[in-house]
Amino acid sequence: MSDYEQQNVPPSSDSGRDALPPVTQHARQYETVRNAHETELIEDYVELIGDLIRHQGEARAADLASRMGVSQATVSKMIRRLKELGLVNSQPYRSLFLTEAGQTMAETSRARHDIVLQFLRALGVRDSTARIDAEGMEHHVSDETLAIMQQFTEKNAR
Amino acid sequence: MSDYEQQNVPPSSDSGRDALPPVTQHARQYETVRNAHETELIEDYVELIGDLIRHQGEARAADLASRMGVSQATVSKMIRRLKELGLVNSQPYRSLFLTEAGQTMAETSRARHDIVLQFLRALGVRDSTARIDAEGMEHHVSDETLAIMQQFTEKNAR
DNA sequence: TATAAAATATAGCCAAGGCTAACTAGTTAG
DNA sequence: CTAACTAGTTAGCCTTGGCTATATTTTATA
Ligand SMILES: [Mn+2]
Ligand SMILES: [Mn+2]
Ligand SMILES: [Mn+2]
Ligand SMILES: [Mn+2]
Repeated sequence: MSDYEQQNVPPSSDSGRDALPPVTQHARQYETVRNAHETELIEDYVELIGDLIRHQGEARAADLASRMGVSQATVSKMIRRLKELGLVNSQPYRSLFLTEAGQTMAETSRARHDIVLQFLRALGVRDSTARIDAEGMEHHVSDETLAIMQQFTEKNAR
Repeated sequence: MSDYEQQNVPPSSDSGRDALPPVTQHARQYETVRNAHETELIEDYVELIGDLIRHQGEARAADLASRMGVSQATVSKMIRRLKELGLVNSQPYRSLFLTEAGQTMAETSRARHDIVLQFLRALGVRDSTARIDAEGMEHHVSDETLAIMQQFTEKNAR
C-alpha cells in the first residue's frame, strides 16, 4: 500500500552515456567469463607442472602446493581430477608427468601467458605487477586481442 | 621395482628461458587471482544493477537473469547474498535498490570496466570482442596497470 | 636396519554458484 | 473481480575448490 519507492529516476530516454548492450550479447559476455573460469585452474596447474618439469626436472605435489599457495590436500585432490581428465600421469607417491594432451595444454597456456606478460611489460607495467596481472588476465584474453598484444609487443621495444 | 620413469630431463642448469619466480612471489600471484574471483561475481551483479537503474529506471530480478544468462533461481539466491552483504535493499517481489555501499561499488566497478573497455578499443580490438574480454579482464587489472591503460587511451585516439 | 621425518593420500567438512521443480505473490485482461 | 499469466521465491541437488585431521608410504638418518 504505502509506496516504498526510494528513488526511481525514470529512464528519461538516455540517462547515462554508453547504452546497455542487447540482452543476448550481454548474456554472452558473462557466459564467456563463466566458461573461462571452468578451465582456468586446470590450465594453471598443467602449466605449472610443465614449468616445474622444465626448470627442475620433475614436478612434485609439494612444489605445486607451495607455489600455488594451497594445502597439499587440495593439490592431491586436484591431481586426481587432472588424471581423470587425461592430462596427467602418475603413480601414487611419485612425481607427476604430463600426458600428450597435458603437454599440449601446457604449451598453449604458457605461450598465451608469455604473450600477456610481455605485453604488460611493453606497456610499461612493473615486472612484479605484470606477473600478478598476467596470471589472472591470461584466461580472459581472446585470440583476437592476443594477436594484437603480440604485435604491440614486437613493435614497442623489448 | 621396474623403473616407471617416462622422461625426466634433468635440470641441466637452465632448461627454459625465463626462470620460475621465487616461491613466495609465485604463490602471491595465484592468491591474488583467487581473491579476485571471490568478489568478481558480486561486483558484476552490483554493477549491472546500477546500470539497469541508470538505463531503465529500475532493476528487476528477471532482467538480471536474462542479462546474466542465468536462471531466476540463481539470481534470487544471489540477491539474498547481496542483501546480507549490505549492498542491496529490496522488499520481496519488488525491484532492487543499491545501498550506499552498493552504489559506491557499482561506480568503482563501472569506472574500472570502462577504462579497460576503452583501452581495448584504443588498442584496436573490435567492439564486440573488447566487451567480452573486458568483462573478464576488469577483475584482474591492478591499479597500476589501470592507470597505464587510461593514459594509453587518452594518448591514442578515440 | 630401525626409526624419525617428510611427502602423499584420504575422509569429511564447508561455501559458492549453478540447476530444476514446485510454490507463491503481483499484474493484467476479459 | 476473477482467471491467467508473469515474476519472484524456496527447496533440494550437484560440482568445484578450499580447508583440517588422520592415515599411509617413502626417504633419510642415527
Ligand atoms: Mn593463470
Ligand atoms: Mn578470472
Ligand atoms: Mn564489469
Ligand atoms: Mn566482469
